Amino acid sequence: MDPWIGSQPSLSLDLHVGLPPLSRHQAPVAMAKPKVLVEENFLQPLKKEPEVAALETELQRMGEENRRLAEALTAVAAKYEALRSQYTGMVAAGVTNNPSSTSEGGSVSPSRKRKTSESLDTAAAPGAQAQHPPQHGLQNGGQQQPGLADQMECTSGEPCKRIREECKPKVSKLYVHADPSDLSLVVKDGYQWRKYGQKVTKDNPCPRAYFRCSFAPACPVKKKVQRSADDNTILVATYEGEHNHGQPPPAPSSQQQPHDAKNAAAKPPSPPRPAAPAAAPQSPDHPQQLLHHHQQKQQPQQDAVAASELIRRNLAEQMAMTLTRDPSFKAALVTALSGRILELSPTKD
DNA sequence: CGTGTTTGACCTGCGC
DNA sequence: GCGCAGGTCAAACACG
Ligand SMILES: [Zn+2]
Repeated sequence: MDPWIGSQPSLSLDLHVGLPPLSRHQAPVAMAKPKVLVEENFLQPLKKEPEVAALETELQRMGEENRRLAEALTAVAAKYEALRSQYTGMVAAGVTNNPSSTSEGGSVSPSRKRKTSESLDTAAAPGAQAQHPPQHGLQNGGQQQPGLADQMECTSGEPCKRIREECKPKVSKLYVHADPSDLSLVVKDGYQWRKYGQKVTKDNPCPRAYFRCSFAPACPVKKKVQRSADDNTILVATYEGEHNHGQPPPAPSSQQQPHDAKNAAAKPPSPPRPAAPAAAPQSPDHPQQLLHHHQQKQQPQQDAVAASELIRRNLAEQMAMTLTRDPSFKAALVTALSGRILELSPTKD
């Protein structure tokens, strides 16, 4: 997971400084050049004059300095890694502590629907915290800085009533080709979804269906499905959040939705509500309609890759900054550079 | 009887 | 403050 942690920083260092490396990858390359150069100088000039000796000493010193820096950097990297894993662990622990996220917790007031204050309290606090951390830990790592920061602030002191925006970790869109004849708004993606609402939006005559992942009780993932206003044959599924469980039924046969038969059978023949699309007459185990797959955030894998790249950059920058600030590093750098310059510039006979 | 869908009401954010 | 629009809830209903 964090192999890059060691290589990345050194990489940027190499690029900018031409310093000796600590990482196993770049090390050979970066080190090889200067070293070869130096050694040539040593081997070829047969006469070891005092100047040469001085240079040699200097070089040795530089080497040591470099080594020291390398060790320091390694230490920093290790530290970072430790902290990171620590953070991940904490996050995970927090999740497991209140697995009963969502608004199910507590007394369901018999009085009609939600009472703002109550549901707000119960739902906002545990729900919000339980949702995101896991994702950051597992895939994100730190992609969503703002969310992370806000969370920290919230947990530390702020009431943090509504972290709406921050609460939307991942939003991805899925375009599914569907026959316009079937009015279903069901997108087969391997998960179990429970419909909890439907709404007619303004800019689209077709209603929008709201689904919630029902595979895992605490899964925060929601999905909106709406037929494209432009192309009736296209369903636009918008996913929010990430599943806190694996892909449920990889089983090719009788995929999921044990109750699916009812939908498929009941709707098409004589729908009581011609205007209301509702459930899916689609074949349950044949997502053959899945055609396009545009996503803003992409699938977990690509997502993770993108995230890790981002992290790499950040880390590299941090490392570089840290080193840049270090006076001893600067001194070493100057020494190294001047040494190189001296080495190269002298008129070779 | 348990589970999932339907659907009107309610909540909330946003623009005016 | 008001109205609108999107999002959510939960009672009622349907189905196996
Ligand atoms: Zn899920």
